[in-house]
Amino acid sequence: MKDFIKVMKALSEPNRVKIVKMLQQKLMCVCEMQAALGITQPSVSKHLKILEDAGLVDSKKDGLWVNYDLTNGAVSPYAAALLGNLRHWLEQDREIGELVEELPNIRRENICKK
Amino acid sequence: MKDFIKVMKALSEPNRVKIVKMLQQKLMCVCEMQAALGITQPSVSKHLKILEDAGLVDSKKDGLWVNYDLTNGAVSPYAAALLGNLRHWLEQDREIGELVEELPNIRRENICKK
DNA sequence: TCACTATATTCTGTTTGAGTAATATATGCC
DNA sequence: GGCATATATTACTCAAACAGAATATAGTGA
Repeated sequence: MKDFIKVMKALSEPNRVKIVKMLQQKLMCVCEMQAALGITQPSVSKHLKILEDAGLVDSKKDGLWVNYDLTNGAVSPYAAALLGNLRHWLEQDREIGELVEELPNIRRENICKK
Repeated sequence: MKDFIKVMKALSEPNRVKIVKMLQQKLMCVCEMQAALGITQPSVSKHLKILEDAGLVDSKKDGLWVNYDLTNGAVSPYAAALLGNLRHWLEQDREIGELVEELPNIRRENICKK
């Protein structure tokens, strides 16, 4: 029950859902997400922690960066199922559409390391 | 997006998940759920409203009683999918198991109309 | 119509959650 | 080592969510 609730709660927040939808397109670091979502860096980090804790997202350090990706769902069957559904869900959503369209223009080289 | 969030939020609360799992067993009125969950009647009513608003639950008046049931999922594809998953999810959950076991003993004739 | 009962709604206090700013941690480079 | 940068954590504020008590509504039966 607790694990189930964790996954549901994690996906009950628009910015977190957007993160999942973005990660379907490509690996991303925190600052890229921050730029895409237009919220502060600590806020992104907290959302990512919640998603990671629910078994929806994985992180791997790459030097100074931390790359986030969707999990394969091995940890939580609930996460696995929802990630599967979210592959096609919200594809028609206007807000998500605009976000994904902008993704190719958001590259860490242009954002960080100023 | 909004509809999706509504379904996720609705299923992010343990008592509401329990309501769904109970309704998989049988139609129930508010006072039966109140007895099963051990919370106040207004609380049950509010949870039911949230579930109904998300397209997870239907209600039909029967005189003084209001019978609640799971929807067929026609309203929301998200609700439909989650209700489908919840048919088998949490079947092994201890808390849910105990709740469901007690269901046959909870009949409105024994609870209401004192 | 009047009492009675099941459910819904309102009100209030408390908790949880999201946001930002400030600070801490960790990695890479000189 | 010392500095710069990407990310994490903490502290705090504000809004949303949940619980229960009290009240309102609607249906039933005398």
